[in-house]
Amino acid sequence: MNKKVLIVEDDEAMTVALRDGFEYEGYQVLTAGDGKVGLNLAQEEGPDLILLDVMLPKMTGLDVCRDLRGKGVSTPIIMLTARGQEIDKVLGLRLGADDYVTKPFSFMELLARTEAVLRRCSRSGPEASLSRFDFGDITIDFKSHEATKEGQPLDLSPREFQLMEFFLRHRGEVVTREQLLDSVWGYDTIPFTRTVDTHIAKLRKKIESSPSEPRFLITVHRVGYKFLS
Amino acid sequence: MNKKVLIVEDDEAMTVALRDGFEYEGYQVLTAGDGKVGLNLAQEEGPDLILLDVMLPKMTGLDVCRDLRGKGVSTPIIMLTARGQEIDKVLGLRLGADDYVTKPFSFMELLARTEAVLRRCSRSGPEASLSRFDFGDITIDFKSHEATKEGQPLDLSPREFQLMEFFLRHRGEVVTREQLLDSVWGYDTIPFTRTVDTHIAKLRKKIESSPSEPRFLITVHRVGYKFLS
DNA sequence: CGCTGATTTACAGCTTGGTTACATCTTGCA
DNA sequence: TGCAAGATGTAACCAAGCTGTAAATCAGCG
Repeated sequence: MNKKVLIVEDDEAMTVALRDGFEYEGYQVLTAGDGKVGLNLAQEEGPDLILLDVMLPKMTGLDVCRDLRGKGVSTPIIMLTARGQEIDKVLGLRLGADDYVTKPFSFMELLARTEAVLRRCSRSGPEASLSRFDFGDITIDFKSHEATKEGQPLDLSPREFQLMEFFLRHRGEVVTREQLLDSVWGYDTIPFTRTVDTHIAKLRKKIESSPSEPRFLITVHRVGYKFLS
Repeated sequence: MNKKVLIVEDDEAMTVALRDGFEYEGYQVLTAGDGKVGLNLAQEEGPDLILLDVMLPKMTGLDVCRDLRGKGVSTPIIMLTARGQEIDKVLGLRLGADDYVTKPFSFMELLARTEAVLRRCSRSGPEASLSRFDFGDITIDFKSHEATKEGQPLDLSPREFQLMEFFLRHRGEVVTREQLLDSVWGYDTIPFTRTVDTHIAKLRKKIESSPSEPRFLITVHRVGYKFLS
């Protein structure tokens, strides 16, 4: 499977050059033109690597970086800084970047660093990417977006896949509705919504043998839900 | 001030290599050759980071890890596992490790992870979250909101978890009802309420073997309560 | 339009935890 | 030592607020 790279950069020419280069090297490329889009893509697409320009519209690369790390996203990040930009290397690295490259740079240099970073991070860490997961008589494949129960196809909607993925990443621990709205839905703050509960109910109907006495998706009253496998 | 690293590893050659590497990087290094010594050093020396081999004489790394977390020690831990060792990543992480590295690894990789973990943990501040705590025959896991007494499930309500967390953070010291109302309940000022007392009574019924002669949740007449472990 | 999936609404339980009420215990003092 | 006042222990009650869920509404898409 090809590695997925997310490029967050507002300079069109640079973006095109990077995209061409990485695609030529066999990477799958995603791009974002500003910090906010970048932040969302980084969370939704789960790239293997993020190239992050420091100066960006809407939200600087440093902010994006800090935000991602704050949300527990540990995707490796390489920062792109313009020469002379008064960015303290240490600051960037302290915010959670894995490496940085100063413009102008040769593509080969960037590629070398990319591969070094990927190699360094490749031994699956705590947030290893989830491609498939089995529990009970259920199998969920996140790459092909297919699921089965007792060998029979199980129809899960996109949102249900996202929910399951989040729960599986945090299996065993309680997650609040807020966390879910934030991470799965991307809502910053929503005062009151029953959306989460409704989806939990639907998921239970699909994955639990006895939805009213769930074995996997457990309610923790006044706190949230947890997934037990 | 230099960061202090505790290396718990029984392979001499590995220990020496790691010590040299970390000292070269400016860390202060402590070493232990078996699990028991490691456990003691971890508590007495208060290192900033612990590198813990999984296979150790006397006590496995997993046990050391669980023990430390159970005692409320939240020092970041990186586990070192041999390739092919049938250690469930999830198990290790659930026991409280922050990351793990599979042998053989390059020193640069370990260093990168070390710094990543230190970075991640330094953010969470001095009031690092308490994820699990053991006392007597009770285990309380705040992440999963689960508790056991003598291995049997113990049903604690959300408020009871909050109370326990506060007491555990302040174990050994007397806390007043006001402090509790303020911190746990969020009430600014409430003139007179028996709420705290009621909850203490309920907690005692659940965690004390003899609720009328409490061993953990002690009344300090006219002052408040204290938790002893 | 009609379809599918997502979200909101509405309402029927259910759980929790603050209050009350009364029993006990502590403490300070005569 | 005995007593009174105040502090604490504890059981029971029930309102407030959560949660489960079906049904209605909404949004996107070909």
